[in-house]
Amino acid sequence: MYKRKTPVTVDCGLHLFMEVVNGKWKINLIWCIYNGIIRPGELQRKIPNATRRVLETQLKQLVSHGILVKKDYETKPPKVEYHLTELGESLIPIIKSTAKWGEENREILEKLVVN
Amino acid sequence: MYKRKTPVTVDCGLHLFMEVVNGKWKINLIWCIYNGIIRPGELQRKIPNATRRVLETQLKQLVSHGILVKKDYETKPPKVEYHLTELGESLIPIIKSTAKWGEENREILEKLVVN
DNA sequence: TCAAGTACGGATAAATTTACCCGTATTAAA
DNA sequence: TTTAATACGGGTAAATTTATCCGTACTTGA
Repeated sequence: MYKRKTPVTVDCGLHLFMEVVNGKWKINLIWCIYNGIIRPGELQRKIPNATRRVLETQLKQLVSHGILVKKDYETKPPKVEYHLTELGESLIPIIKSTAKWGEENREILEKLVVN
Repeated sequence: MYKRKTPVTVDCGLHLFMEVVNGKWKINLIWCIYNGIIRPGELQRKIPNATRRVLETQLKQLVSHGILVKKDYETKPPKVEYHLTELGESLIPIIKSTAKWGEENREILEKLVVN
């Protein structure tokens, strides 16, 4: 496992937000789970561009950041579900408004951001 | 200069937002400029933890993403100012609400995010 | 018994971001 | 004429994130 060498900075609230939300697939994961796609296998099929390994890692981070809870039925074969915590739920409107901004300005942004 | 090897993904609006806002010092920069700290030297003194070089690079990206404009007086000695574009201004309320979320949950998040 | 489905994780490579060190040029003031 | 201030950028190292490849264990159905 990778060990950080410099401390995370959390001076302002936005850094806290970024810290939680940063990660190539985290928003997708949160969004999927919000929409009822809650099992690892389902998530992987829904986000096929990410490898299983990466999704697993990012899910783990979201859990450790208090955004998700992992529900393990401890059955064999295994069954696992992820759910949003209260904190995770509180993120949804923020994500929505942020996405709204992006969509509203997509036309301008697409040109500038790509490449 | 670094050359990307994989394309930027812009499927949803939030990715567009993230693409613009990601970068260790970008939010600080936007915030400073919004608050009237608009010259490179000032910015560097305001954000001493970042090297000049990094700020310069991130400012350049913000310009290329349409968030800032660079106003060069073309004098000697040089005088340069950065200003928010309309698009950049439209980012301010989003940043505020995002930061608000972080502050509201700071107590929980600080414990979980640090380390 | 073999293939496919469930899920997890170590080790390491590749990509990307951030930091550091070097240097350029001009002007005003000490 | 040296020092400090203005501003910019190349080249490369270090840190971090993401991807790839390996393997584990158990169960159900063909």
